[in-house]
Amino acid sequence: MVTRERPTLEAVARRAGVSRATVSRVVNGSTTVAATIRDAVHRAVEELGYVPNQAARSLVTQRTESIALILPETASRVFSDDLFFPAVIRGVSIELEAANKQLVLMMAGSAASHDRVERYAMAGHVDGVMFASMHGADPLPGALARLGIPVVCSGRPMTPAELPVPYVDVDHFGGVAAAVRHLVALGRRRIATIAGPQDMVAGIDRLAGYRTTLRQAGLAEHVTVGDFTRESGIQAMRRLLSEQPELDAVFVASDMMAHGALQALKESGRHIPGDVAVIGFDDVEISRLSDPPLSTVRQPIVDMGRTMARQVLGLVAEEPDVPTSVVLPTELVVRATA
Amino acid sequence: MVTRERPTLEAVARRAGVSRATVSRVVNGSTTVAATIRDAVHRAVEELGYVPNQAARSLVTQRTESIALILPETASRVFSDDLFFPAVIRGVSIELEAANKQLVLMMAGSAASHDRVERYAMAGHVDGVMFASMHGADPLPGALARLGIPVVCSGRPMTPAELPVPYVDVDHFGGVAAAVRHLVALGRRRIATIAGPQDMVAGIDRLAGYRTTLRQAGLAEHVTVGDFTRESGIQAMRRLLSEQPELDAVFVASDMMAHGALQALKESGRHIPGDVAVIGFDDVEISRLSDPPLSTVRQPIVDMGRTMARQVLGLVAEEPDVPTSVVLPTELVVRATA
DNA sequence: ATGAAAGCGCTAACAG
DNA sequence: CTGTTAGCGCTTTCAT
Repeated sequence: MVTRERPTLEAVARRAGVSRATVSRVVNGSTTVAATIRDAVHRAVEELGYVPNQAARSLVTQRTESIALILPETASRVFSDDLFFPAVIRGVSIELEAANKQLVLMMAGSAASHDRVERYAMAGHVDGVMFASMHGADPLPGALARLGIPVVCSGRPMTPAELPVPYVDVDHFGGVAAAVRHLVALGRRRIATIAGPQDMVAGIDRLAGYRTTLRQAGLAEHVTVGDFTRESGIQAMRRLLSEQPELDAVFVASDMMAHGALQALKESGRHIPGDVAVIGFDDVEISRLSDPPLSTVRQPIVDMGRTMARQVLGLVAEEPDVPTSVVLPTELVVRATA
Repeated sequence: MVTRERPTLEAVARRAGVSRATVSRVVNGSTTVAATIRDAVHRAVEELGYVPNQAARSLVTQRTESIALILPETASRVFSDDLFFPAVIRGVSIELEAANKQLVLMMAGSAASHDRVERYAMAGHVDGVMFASMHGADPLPGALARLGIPVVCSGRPMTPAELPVPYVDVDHFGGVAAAVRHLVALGRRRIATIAGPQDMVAGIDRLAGYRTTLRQAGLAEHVTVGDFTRESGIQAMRRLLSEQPELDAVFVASDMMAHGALQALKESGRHIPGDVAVIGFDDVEISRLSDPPLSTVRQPIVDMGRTMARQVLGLVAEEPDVPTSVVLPTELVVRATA
């Protein structure tokens, strides 16, 4: 592969018979250039097939025109049949596209990749960074923010708020409360839950919502924990079933897990929702395709992505009044399982 | 957001009491540096929180250590419930991760984003480029190759082979032939097809496979065309049903379309596979989850991604014997629909 | 083994 | 309106 010499500004300038500065002005669309010269430059650019070298440009402008979305997960997890990530990415893409910024997607599921991503962001490869699906108290967002890089998280960060990072999240608590109250109103009394991973805010907040609401209703809680995957939902449901065979409802902290739970319930011969009512959380496609269609708590995932993107873009552009954090509403969607 | 000054090599050098050159050597792991000096430099780096500026580095090394995957589709399409793209991305990620390169994912579904992506790649933002899901005779791969940028396509490019771009593809023809022969062996005689988009090699080749095999069997063909989405599968199946109500089998060029076709068939009261046998293509998750589980032609999508990634990495590293193009096998998977 | 110096290709004052 | 000039932060000969 012969790395053919790329023409430089210098070459274009010579060809057009002007200075480098003038070529730079034309290329960057300055209006203060005479039409004839501008045309000459354009012609030279065309003839030479000139494309500006981004490294050189970034070196002086301190801008890269691209924004990173960091997902601290393995690629296999991000691109499984769980449509949570895709929805976030879609939302982000829509906004970045409109702003004409390049999205740089980075998976950081391993320690090695986490380091690489860190260096990448710190090296000034991108103008801003978004995080989604954070686990535990990841120090990276704070570290980047301290470096002066605009950072926004999807999901309230669990870091001690020494340096608060703006975030966008949804009303986990409210959504879960609505779901559990719905089950109670249905007359269910032995309501278990399959909680999400307790190193993630979404997992923690949804479990808190379940506990609080159940306590208010004067009912006993029954908790088991999964990791948001379908497989963990199957396992968790089996566990629940063996520990408390007479349960009559289960709130599952994600639709993927709920899908697994449905399967485990059917295997055990339970009728849904006759014997056991089920409500999930997310409202991703699978919940409509499942059999029967899953009742769930809808969260506006695409909007989370969009909002997050708008926030970083605002920070990058140093707009004065970018909202630091926003919490989007959730909504109970009743289908066939509860 | 105060863009705190980032320490430079210069700063580190001053602090460690050495020259910039020495710091550079240490940072880049040169072995020809005295241990005491090396330690002093490392300490200074640590204390200042120094991170090399990638733009400056790229400017001189002409390397960015990142590789792009370009998908000429909208983000909504890439991140729908069609798991084709995710599988490719997964494969690519695995290899890039192992090679410690950064993956830059770029969607180019609109003319504007296509342009942006082109400039991005041409500007030397990445060391190599992969394409997946190409439509028509996109000039971009050839253009980049001509610039000396290593390029690999997933799917045989439709460009006139003036400058042949290496590619990885699967044996569409063989897979379809197996599927159609299977239908014939089952005794089906009125075998229709829902073909893929005819601006894509996968669409064209699969249709060719259907036509040839049917002709060999002495049967009449019946073709309608979709665009690989579920919705188009529904529409196409309805069309087929109204044009030839007595059809007894249909080969569908993608599982997503087959899933839609299944739905349309059920709506029309057809029994599957009793009245109509169905075979799809891809073997993505949905084909196992559909009701009944779909017979399909399996293509090794993740392997395509991996292979493609290995090819670019080889080209970037200027390894002498990188295979220019490879065709992976496909395999008929018989489940419940045929 | 280390330092000095010369750029990589571009933008942005500043003059003119 | 255009050209001159001075770097941006780094790597890399070439001396020492």
